[in-house]
Amino acid sequence: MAAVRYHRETVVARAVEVLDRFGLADLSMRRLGTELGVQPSALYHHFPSKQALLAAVADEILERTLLPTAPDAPWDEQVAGICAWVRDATLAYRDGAELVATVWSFGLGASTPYEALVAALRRAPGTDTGVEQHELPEIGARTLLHFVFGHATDEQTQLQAASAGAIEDLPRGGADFAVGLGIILDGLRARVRA
Amino acid sequence: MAAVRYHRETVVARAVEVLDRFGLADLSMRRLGTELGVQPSALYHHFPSKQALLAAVADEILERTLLPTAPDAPWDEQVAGICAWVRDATLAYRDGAELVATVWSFGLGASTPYEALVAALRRAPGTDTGVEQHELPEIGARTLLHFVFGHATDEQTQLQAASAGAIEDLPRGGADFAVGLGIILDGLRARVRA
DNA sequence: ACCTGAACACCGTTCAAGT
DNA sequence: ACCTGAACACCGTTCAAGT
Repeated sequence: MAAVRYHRETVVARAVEVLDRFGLADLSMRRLGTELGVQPSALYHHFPSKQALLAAVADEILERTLLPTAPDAPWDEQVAGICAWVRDATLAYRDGAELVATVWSFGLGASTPYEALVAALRRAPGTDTGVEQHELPEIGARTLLHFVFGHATDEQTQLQAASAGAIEDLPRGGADFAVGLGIILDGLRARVRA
Repeated sequence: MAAVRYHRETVVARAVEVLDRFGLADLSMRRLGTELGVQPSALYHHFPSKQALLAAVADEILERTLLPTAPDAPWDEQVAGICAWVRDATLAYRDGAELVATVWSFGLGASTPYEALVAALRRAPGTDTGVEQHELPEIGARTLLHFVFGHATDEQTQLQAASAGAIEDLPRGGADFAVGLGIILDGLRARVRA
């Protein structure tokens, strides 16, 4: 057989395609190998494990949607902007939210959202002084990400159930998202004021 | 071979044992069958699918920890109590948080936490009147559950990494949990007052 | 550097047949 | 009602060997 040679970037791009067309459950090493016309074992030349491959796919998905920077905006607007970016980026690909959340939870890659949120929250008044508030940026960032990933995953699940014809009413996810995010932002503002 | 006969309850109880001792990844139909001295196909007499089995296990885990009832307490204390209950119940078994969160996300079983939170939030002033606040109990309940499940899953992951010797410092999860929950509760109180 | 081929140790699920 | 036995169509990963 003619040996087809790829490099890492090409494999990741193809994995994103497989994910978007067939979903996370079908993104297996064997399936991706078949899609590339290559033995599954060949993928282990590019990635040490499936987890590492998934981490690269998650990072690629996040990089493909630009994080709008607003360096002079108030901290809470920055936080809202980052959360909207994470939502948009993960909703742009099938099972994107679940994938990025999973990768973040096992601690490889997908750390840009967390770091961006911590940086924005550090700009809130009072978070650098005082003992009680000392870890507020980190705890706040995790609380926000749990919400964003959870909400986006739910939304994507419902969207797919709807497109499979199982459910009639389509989710109006944007409004829900704004309300939930607003609740957490109100709580953060109250903590910062204190 | 002598045919060993079980009924549903026994199978679920054994599944909880396997989960707690070997983790969610090792809770397979084949493994559970072996543990019961039975062919994997025998389990399909009791459950239509693995998802259904997992749903039963999730419900069992929630039932084994009692939800403390406080009918006369203020709504926000009730909410905090329910969240603490979900955290305690899911942390009591290995990978409990991830399992219950997963079952909840695919819409079978594990709905008691959601319903209890919605009921408590409906008791907050102003949530039954007005158009804007109309869905606040539902959105609030989902926001809280995304946080509780996300936080508990993280905590359980870190606990296992620590016990596997990978990480030195142990998480002081309780304090983090209280802060994150406090942020969301502050936000909910602010929305209710408005 | 990149890939093959074969193997190892697994999965969930179905279904005819047994008691 | 509960279970066996066999099969189907899959998994992730390793490793010697090829070019």
